[in-house]
Amino acid sequence: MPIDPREYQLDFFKEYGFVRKEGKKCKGEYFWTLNLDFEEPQDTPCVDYWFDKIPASKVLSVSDARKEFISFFEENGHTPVKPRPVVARWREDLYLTIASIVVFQPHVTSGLVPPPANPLVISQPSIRLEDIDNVGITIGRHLTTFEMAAHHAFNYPDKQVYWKEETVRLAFEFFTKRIGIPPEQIIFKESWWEGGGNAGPSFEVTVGGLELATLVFMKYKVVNGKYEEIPLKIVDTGYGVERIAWFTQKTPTAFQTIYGNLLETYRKLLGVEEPAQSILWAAFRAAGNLDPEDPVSLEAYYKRISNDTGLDIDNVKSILVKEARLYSVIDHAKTIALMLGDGIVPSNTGEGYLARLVIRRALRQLKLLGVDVSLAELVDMQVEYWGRDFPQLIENRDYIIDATRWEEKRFTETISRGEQIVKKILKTKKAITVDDLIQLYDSHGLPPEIVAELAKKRGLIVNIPHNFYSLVASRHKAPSTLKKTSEKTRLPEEIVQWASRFNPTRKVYYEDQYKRELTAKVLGVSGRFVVLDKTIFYPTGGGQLHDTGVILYNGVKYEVINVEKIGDVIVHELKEHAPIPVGAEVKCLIDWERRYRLMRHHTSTHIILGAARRVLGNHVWQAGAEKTPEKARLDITHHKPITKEQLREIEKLANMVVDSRKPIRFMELSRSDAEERYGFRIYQGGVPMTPTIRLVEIEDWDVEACGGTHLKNTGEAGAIKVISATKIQDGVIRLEYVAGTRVSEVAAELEDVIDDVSMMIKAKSQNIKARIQSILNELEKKEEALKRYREIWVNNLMSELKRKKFVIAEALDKDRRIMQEIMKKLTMEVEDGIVVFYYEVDDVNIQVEIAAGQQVATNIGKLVKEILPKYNGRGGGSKTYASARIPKQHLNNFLDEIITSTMKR
RNA sequence: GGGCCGGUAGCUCAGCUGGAAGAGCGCCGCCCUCGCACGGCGGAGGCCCCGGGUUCAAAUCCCGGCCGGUCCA
Repeated sequence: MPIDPREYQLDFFKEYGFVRKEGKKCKGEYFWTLNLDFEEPQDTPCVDYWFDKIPASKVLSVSDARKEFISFFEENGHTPVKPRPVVARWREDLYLTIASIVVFQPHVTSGLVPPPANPLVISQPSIRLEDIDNVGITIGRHLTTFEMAAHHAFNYPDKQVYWKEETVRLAFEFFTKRIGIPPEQIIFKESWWEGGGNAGPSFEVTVGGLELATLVFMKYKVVNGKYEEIPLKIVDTGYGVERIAWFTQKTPTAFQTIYGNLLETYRKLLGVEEPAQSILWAAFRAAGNLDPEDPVSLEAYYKRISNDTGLDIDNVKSILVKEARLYSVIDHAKTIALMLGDGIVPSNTGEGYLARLVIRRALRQLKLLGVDVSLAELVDMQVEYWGRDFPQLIENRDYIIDATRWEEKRFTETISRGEQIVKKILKTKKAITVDDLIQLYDSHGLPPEIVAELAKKRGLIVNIPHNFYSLVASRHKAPSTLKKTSEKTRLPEEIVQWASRFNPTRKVYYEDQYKRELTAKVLGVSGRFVVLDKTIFYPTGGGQLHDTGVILYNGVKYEVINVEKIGDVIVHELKEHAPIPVGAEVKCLIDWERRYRLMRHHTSTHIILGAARRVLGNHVWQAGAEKTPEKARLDITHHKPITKEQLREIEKLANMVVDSRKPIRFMELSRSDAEERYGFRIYQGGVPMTPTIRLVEIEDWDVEACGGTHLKNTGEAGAIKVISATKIQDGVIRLEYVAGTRVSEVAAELEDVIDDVSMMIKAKSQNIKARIQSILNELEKKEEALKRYREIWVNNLMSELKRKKFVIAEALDKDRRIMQEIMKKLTMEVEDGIVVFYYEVDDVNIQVEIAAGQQVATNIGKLVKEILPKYNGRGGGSKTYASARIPKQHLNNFLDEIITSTMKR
């Protein structure tokens, strides 16, 4: 889009005397400044970092910087809003919270839901993993986790809050008055922002080479590459809290600012010696120009530091590589703490995989530093360090440590498995190729640097191509667009079209969840599909199956076999075409037994989830659920296998909740109220895109946004029995359970199995264990006996073989394996003997197995191959062993020929 | 969800261009020793993940499934 320069001309700039300039080196970059001497927009790589020379009025920690920001905007009419988790559970198209605006997408930004306050201020911990490989080497330009502080204003057509003028003024005042940056050092660089389908002009606020904030004015929607103005215009700002702190502290790297003493603790533990300040400052100066993915740029970076410090380049490299490893470990450790603290379970899919990725990168760095330090311990220090800022870390400390330790264990196993494979490769080959490296990483999770280490121990140098990870990527297909599971209707397209024309159906199944009969008016009929003005039939949704029943018209029963929801319209699918006129009154009856079982199973699911969370931890989330009349299942996130004891404990707690007869309440709350009161925990089954949310609360136990039908009281569940727990995927465990009368049925089924077994083994059910043991003992005895008989048979064959040098016998056993073993035994002893076993395979053919001792001169396989055509058979073999299949009538002649031609010698 | 790798003795694995199931560790017995460790000799232990197919013949090749690992989004 050609940007209209007028977008950036503000009264504010005129008022203060800002002038617009174009970069001299950085052509096409326009910026606003009070300083006529500036030739560039004061942004890397247009200029080096030099913000260490620019004063600030105070020295701030990360925590202080956040507080300054929030209090400044609060004083300027903004309402502080609590940050959200770093895992974006309310988004279907994102795993992690990558910016503050993510918090309000898509429900607020689409205009569906009002913001929690307007204008508002927030400091949102965010995680971005795109540049994970650059963390450390750029001394703080790249971080996997950072806090994005922001003030947002949402401008509706009928309610304008503020737009560009006020935004830029607020930013300017914050930086000058609150942080004390001299006004003439502040640059507003013109820019354009696009993301998540939206776009708009923006200003980057840069000072001394450092970008401190971006002020975005979201006013377009991108549709098929075209920009359409949107009615809701949003001020979307982003201030780097860590960068503001870094700016005020003037440390050579951001890591000293962010982590303070913790960095020194890590340094000692990881055995990374502190480099001379001069090296770090030289790096500071050069870092803005560095593109770590470009080997030329990287080389130039080290060269420049080498020139500036007078140290030789190899020395510089080895110091800074170690230093970068230290920084990336400390950065990753914080990210791990935050991810796990917000309940991500490491796994091989989704956000779980991202957590594992960060953990593995950290472990890899530790391994390359050659230190034996527990990552869990390092992560625990982050919990301690950041616990005041992020209380969820303290609250979930046990899980954070345990999950990290578990991943550590798995990585160690992966490495030692990999070690075996490397050994194996080196046994047959003298070198490890790039293909090997890719294979080792892609299939076995073995990072190339670690392979190089292992090879080095065996005196082998392995070259890792600098584009290694893009080579790996090229082995994978283009990424498909991320989409978390969404509910789909299974009705034909024309019915969906038809149904969406009706007014919303009144949902009587919510008004009275126990109502079994209803008289309703027919609004429309299309083939077997019926829409009513109101209904008691629950449509499939929220993991709960639809109701069945009948619709009565004129004394005729029409069976309802399926119920679906199209928007707010409920469609009833009948078994057969029904000649019901529009406007007719019909009577609805639901299959109550089915419905009641579904309700019991649904409520039990909420009870079980609450129990699992109490037994296992807060990281337990619903990863899927299904309720049928027969049973319910709930997939929960958990990092390791559930023990039998834990399972029993979950069941016990669940039944305690049943016995304590807890009331179940329903509430229709606004989204903001619901989130404020109960947190994001309510979104277990997904996030409804509605301004208000229906909550189901089991008193003091569980609250969830849920559209299902539930019991009035947990006591009605009767009893809950967990019937299985299986790992369905890394990090996800499937629990299956039954409630109420189904418990008795399941018990009866188990009883039937036991009864059947008792019958079969002729024992009373209480004796089956002892009886099975005795059967097993008996079987063992029989096997021994059989073995002895077989020995006798073999001995007879042996003496015959010794006498005649050949033996022909019908195989006692059709088990090829056993026959071959016997033949082997015989011919090992009588080395010049021939053994032939045969057995029938069908009405026509006979299978012949022939074994010859070592001393038999004839190549048995060849012989068989040669003479077989004569007998119309097929077969072959090796020098001492052959098999063949021939028609029965030829058996004798065939055997005669074998014996005579081998005995000739 | 997709790609790749794997599943063989109690454990770690070899065998995988189809022709008579192996090694090391562990286990049992014997010898050596006052005893233990070491060493020596002997032995037990296998639904080669499951199901189909091809073949005279499958651990091995083909198809399908289950389980585990791993990378990617």
